[in-house]
Amino acid sequence: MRKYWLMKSELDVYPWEALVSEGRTHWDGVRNYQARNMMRDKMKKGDLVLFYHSNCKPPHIAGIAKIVRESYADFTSWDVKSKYFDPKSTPENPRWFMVDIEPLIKIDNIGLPDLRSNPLLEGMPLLKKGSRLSVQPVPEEYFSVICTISGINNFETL
DNA sequence: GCCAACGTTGGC
DNA sequence: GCCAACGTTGGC
Repeated sequence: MRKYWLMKSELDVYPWEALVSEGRTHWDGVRNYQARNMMRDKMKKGDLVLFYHSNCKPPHIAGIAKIVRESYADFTSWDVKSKYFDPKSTPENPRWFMVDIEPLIKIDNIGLPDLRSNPLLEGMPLLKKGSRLSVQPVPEEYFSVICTISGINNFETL
């Protein structure tokens, strides 16, 4: 069964447009164990991802991406020059993992206020108080609602 | 294994 | 820039 996710990216660090122009990217830099575990253990090829822009006004969903490679070691974690360097992670014993994604479709930006004001999205993890995870699951019912808002009527075929 | 201090995220 | 809500660290 295909699953659905939401991944946050700061608008001025790595926007949707960068993903589109590169055609594919590896999702490096996740340094939270909960987020890591979901990427490492749960994300499967073909799963769909809501690409979310954080740290902007308003924060918003900008597109839908697809998982094209399952979990492998995040090599930035043992790169001393990387800002994601973690001395406890080595190639022999990696602590952090990443996946590859490809852009699928741009969706018309859906702002956080729009998400909050939609009663159909009540209970969505992103909207819960104190939700900070940069990688989080999106139950299918919510994914479906967001597709409908975006004019995508048959998201099953994406 | 507890918990205080500290650091980070991210909306506002 | 503020600060709530976390998560992590490290002394004990």
